[in-house]
Amino acid sequence: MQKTILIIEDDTEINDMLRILLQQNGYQTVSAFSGTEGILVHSREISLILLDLMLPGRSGEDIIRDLKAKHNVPVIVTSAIHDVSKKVDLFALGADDYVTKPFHNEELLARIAARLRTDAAAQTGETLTYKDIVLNKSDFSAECCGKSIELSKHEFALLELLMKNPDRTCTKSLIYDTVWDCENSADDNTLNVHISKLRKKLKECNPDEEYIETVWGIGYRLKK
Amino acid sequence: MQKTILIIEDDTEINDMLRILLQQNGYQTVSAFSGTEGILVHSREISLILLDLMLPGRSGEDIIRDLKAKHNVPVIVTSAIHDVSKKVDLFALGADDYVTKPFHNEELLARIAARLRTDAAAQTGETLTYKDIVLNKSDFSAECCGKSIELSKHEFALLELLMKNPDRTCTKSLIYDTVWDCENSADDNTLNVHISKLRKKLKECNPDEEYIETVWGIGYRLKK
DNA sequence: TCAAGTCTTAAAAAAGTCTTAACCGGGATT
DNA sequence: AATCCCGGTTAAGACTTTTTTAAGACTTGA
Repeated sequence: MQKTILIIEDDTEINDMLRILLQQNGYQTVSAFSGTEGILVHSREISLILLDLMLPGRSGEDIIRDLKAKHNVPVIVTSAIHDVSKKVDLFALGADDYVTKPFHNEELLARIAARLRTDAAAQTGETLTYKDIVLNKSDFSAECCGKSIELSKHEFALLELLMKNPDRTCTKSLIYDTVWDCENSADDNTLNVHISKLRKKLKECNPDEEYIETVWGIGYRLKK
Repeated sequence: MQKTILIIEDDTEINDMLRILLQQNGYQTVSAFSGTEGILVHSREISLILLDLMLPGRSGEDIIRDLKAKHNVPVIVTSAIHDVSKKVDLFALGADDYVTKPFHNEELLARIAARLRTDAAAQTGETLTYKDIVLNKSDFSAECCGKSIELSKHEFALLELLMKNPDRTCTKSLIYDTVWDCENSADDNTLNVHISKLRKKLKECNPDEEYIETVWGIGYRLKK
């Protein structure tokens, strides 16, 4: 689900910059340019507020107090003020983070993500995707073409290994090592069988696509 | 209730300084001086972790990954490194805040308080709901379809854990860790039995609904 | 083209995991 | 002391996964 961030910032340029930055990174945004506007916005649909301190109309402190009194939306304050006692005051009022200007975009994004990280799977890269397959490591589920597919533990580990290494061939010994946690006797057919089952399940889901490629005498890899 | 903060910091002087600072400000503390020690501490009673990056033994990154994989305890990283990409990496791994050394004590305290506040807010959400089940953490009562159900301590903790993580599979080891506070012996059937009892009670209340799903070889999760 | 080696797949066999009921013991309650 | 409740253990049976087997197909290289 897309998260919406409310930007409260009177400087048009910075507001624009932030809006574009956030939108490029998959957030929806709502812009406000003064404190009074800001407080009007119904924070029910807002996941996070980015609040500039230097506002005409109302002080940032006032706004924080109000926001926090009514709703529990996370607030990240941005400000050019380095003064420690100012920061401390704002934290005491309920600010959740404080980023001093000028800031690096990446750091701001990271701090935003850290605050929003409730739905861990979506944000922290706990999902792997390849073509139309989505692996979700947090709940051991897998999807293909939107349909969910049931994978056993080994099948999941096998597909995960392949998807973690989309550009290389996974040798049989690497696979045994990773999935089975041991070297394997030479004439073991186990891996072949598991690959076969995995292919079958994927094919049931999407008959038109070939996902796993055999590398003769070596191992397997994902098809480009 | 007094909160306990785990300080992971190899420099004895800084560790001492932090310990005294935190104790003076009403926190209990536990000190660890290396990564390996740090990870041993049972984070059940720990409200927050202050993690220094430069540790002998294990890298801070490793520790964060481990901690966040198992428990959802907030982690504030302290480090002399100003590098933005480093910060970004750590946030991505699950760090909740990042304070560069040297820092002002007041700011550190403010950030700790901010973290604990949001955590407390999330916890004192008091009730958890899932489908027609309502768990009331303040008095350990549970309801299903309006009817109240009697749960034992472990059953409650079990259901609470599942309901806190509605989108992920709780692995058996996570469950033993959280509900029983220990790693389990390999061939222990205890969890299975408790799940069975819990299902039975829920079924008595609402025969038409399946709540808990088995993830073969992994653990359990709530049905979507 | 042929032979040797490798891979695929279905199906049978084996191993492992889960569910449930029943039982047992200890601590709390009566 | 008798009873109840909780937590844990055991055990049987059901169910799922994994491995083995085996037959046939494919690839490779001489």
